[in-house]
Amino acid sequence: MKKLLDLLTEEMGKAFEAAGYDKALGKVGVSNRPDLCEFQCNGAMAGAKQYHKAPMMIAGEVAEKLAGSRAFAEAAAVAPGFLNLKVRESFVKEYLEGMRREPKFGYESGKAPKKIIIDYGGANVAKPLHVGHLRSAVIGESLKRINRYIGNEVIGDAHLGDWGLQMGLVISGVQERQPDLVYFDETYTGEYPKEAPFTISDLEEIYPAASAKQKEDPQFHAKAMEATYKFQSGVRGYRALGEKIREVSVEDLRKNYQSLNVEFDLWNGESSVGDLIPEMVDYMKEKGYAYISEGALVVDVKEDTDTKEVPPCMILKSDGASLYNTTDLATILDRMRQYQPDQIIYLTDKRQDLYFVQVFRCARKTKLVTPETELTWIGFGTVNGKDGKPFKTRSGGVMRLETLISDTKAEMYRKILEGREMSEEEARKVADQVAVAALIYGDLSNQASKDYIFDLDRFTSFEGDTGPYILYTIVRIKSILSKYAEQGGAVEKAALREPDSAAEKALALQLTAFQAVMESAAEENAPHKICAFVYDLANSFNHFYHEVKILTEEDEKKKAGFIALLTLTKDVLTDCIGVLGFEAPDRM
RNA sequence: GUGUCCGUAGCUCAGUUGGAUAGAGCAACGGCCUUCUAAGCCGUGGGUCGGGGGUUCGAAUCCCUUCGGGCACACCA
Repeated sequence: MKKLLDLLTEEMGKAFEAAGYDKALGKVGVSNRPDLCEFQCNGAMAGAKQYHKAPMMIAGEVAEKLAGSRAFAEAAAVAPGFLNLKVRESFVKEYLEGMRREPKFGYESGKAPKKIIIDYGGANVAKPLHVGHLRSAVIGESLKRINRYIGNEVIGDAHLGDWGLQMGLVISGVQERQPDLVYFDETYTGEYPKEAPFTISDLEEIYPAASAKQKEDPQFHAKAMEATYKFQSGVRGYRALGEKIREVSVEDLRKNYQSLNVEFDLWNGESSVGDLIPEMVDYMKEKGYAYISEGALVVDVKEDTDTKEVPPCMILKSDGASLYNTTDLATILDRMRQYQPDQIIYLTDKRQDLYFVQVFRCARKTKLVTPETELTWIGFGTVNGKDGKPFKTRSGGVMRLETLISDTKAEMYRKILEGREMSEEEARKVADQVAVAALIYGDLSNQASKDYIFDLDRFTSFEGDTGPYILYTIVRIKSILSKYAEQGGAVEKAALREPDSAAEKALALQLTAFQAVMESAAEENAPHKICAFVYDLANSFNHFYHEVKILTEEDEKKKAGFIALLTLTKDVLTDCIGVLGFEAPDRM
């Protein structure tokens, strides 16, 4: 189904043509003066120069041609040359009927489906998730869902940090506590035990302790470096222990991500491509891409058009060890071999800008990807506290994601018990659901690339542009629909009608923007556009709700028309919050 | 220093890729519940779009310049 704006633009283009002008001038947009009109076209002003004619004249001539149009009820030429437009109610009704009939409300991409890998975890093994991980998880999950919604094939990869020094640190930490473990006996050739010799809470103690110790104790640091090296180079016991660290961590991470409705298809990590590194390095050397500079193996990635110095991309450190770049490049190689994606999207902190320029250039130069493969990096801003500085706990430590989530749930639970009659059990369940919506919406309603201020009170508020407000609106609609059904009405059979009040038409017109919003959100990787749309739609509905009494309407046909409009509104809202990554309860 | 992103109401943020009188929310103030969830709705006040210059019919948006801030700049990730 075509977008409403495209249909209107077509119609307008014909009018321009009929009046003797270029039809490309007939671009119709949503009005920025809703007090004057619903849509507008500024083509007459753009065409004034081309035709050496006053814009008002052109606009006037075009407006005449629109008399009796199927789409436009009104087309007024207004100084200095605007065309102010109103659409016919019948046209709106017809369009909404199409939306109701078609899957995905008639969304059409018009493009061949792509295969996309989204790399959006970035969690480190043996380290708890912190606030920073909220953004990549939530934005990445939404981009995954948006792309799936519009018909792309998407693979989400957690891409764990499980290859670097932290592995050596944890292994050494474990060895200090339990030196006699079979993993450290390098003469051992048998099977390793199934059970991990530690729990997640052990790991959460071991890592910070080891990390602190290496800073003070050079001997321990050396030991950790050696353990890292042994692990990376494939010493059996170290690898097996590394695998246990990974297993225990993944189980815990999965639980945490799940509480935010985030699900990965792949739990690969840096270590997944560890064995690919030697092959890739040899290839880069053989082909002459990589050379030794200051002891390290690097690939030049400078380009003539650079406005600044772009340092070479480092493949191996001067001690021969691999680093972040190495595993990322090997991961690209691995992904191309296994999945042949059309696009790989990375979500990281925006500080990694330059780094990804280097890696992408290196991947292209060394032909790890085909020239057509899109490599997209999305850098997101920091989560700050009310003071504008990176969000910390009260004592100044790193805020754990788990804490953040449970605090939000607790706050929501308190508010629900305060405002509603509800059993404790139901309140708990609803609170969890609303809290997650509050967090996700609070994050996604900001542009991804900007920093934002985390304000628990604001996010969990039921007023204003918040997740809870959106859910409340959906719950309201659900409640009316179920009452209608209780009264014997057939929600499914209700037929749409031509809107006959301002509030009803405004709601209907708001709904017609769905396709365009979904498309631009997908093209620009911008979930915040969906948030803005959902908020506008919720506002339009709430306004309508107060203007029009729905269930007490005596004209059954009219009532059914309201019900049909409400159903469509609810369905569109539900799909929208679905791609944002949360759901609405039935009651709250 | 070089590069890069940002600067919009007291606060938090939008601004449809150059359009009309720059919009929301919060906070403040004032109204609206015997009827569908008032966790809602309606209204009032609040702005040199950091400053200056330019491009043109028209600029928060594009260009130059300046001030202020964040961030990055090869052996961390």
